[in-house]
Amino acid sequence: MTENKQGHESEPTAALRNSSLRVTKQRIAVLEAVCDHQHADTETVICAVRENLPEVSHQAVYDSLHTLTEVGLVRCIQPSGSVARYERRIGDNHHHLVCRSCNLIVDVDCTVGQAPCLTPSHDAGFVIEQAEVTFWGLCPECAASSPGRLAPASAV
Amino acid sequence: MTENKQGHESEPTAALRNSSLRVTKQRIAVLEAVCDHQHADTETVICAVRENLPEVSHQAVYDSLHTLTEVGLVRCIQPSGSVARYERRIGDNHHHLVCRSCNLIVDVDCTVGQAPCLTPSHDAGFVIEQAEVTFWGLCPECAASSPGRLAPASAV
DNA sequence: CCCGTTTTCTTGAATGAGTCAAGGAAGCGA
DNA sequence: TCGCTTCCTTGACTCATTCAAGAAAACGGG
Repeated sequence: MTENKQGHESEPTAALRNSSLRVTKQRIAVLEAVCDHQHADTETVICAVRENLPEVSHQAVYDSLHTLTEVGLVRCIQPSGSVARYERRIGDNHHHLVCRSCNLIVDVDCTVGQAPCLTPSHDAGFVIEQAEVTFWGLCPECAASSPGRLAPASAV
Repeated sequence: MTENKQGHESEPTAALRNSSLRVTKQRIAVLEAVCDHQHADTETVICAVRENLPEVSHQAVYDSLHTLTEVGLVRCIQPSGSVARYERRIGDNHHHLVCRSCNLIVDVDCTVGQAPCLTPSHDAGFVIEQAEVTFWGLCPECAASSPGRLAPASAV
């Protein structure tokens, strides 16, 4: 098992407790899976969790991911055309590079200063809470294998 | 009918022709529906199209939207947790305000200068093609009806 | 340390946006 | 008008995600 039983609690356990969530092996495994697989979709998380806990139901993973997202222990991102993906890096307002060809997702730090695009030219009266920036393009490998063109097939 | 038969072609017809697409009444109706319903989802587009063309199949609308998106006559956006939505305003790199409570979407112009967030601090070797910025928050009405709090229920 | 309450997990079925595929209809250049 | 090509209709299907009911586990109080 990946659990830490040496006196002090493992990081996931502490994180769950700090968020007033019950500590279950399923949730610990989900947290660890998200840590180990940056930007993993639910399918990937389920498989990763089952390496340690073969019996988990997909529903438990869905539930855990929702709960963890709600309390802010993981973050859910869903670039257009993609299923839900989860990441553990939270608290900072970082953004994402998404490859149009292979769907690779990479983190990037905030662009300009600290909260770059957090001030739209006019906010239409909205109370703005968060700015989410997604950069679309081609990752190094895909760019290399399709020289000259940006989008190899179609993509928008 | 909304079609223009007075000598020169209607705008949608011309747009289709300019994009080397066959001019069909279904595509014209889809283009007009997207114009008339900013940020409409596919369901809404289908209903709008059927007001003029009661017999259109949902598939024709899906196909048209895909084709129109491919040639750049409409743009498809998919904020997290939302189904695909389409808009006619294209060519400028404008962004969106999305209300977490009622899902209202409003356009905003580019924030800083012309291409605000188009330069991530490090691009991880990506060839960047487009930056997509989504501002999450509460629209004026929802903000008014839930004073003090930003997100009424849960949200991320 | 055990019990009871509450939350969470398992199981299995259902939902719904979007896609696939085959044949008929319409657009459009000759 | 003809014929080729593209597009539309019909209907079945996929698959991520959700719903629901009952069993199991967590954990605070006794």
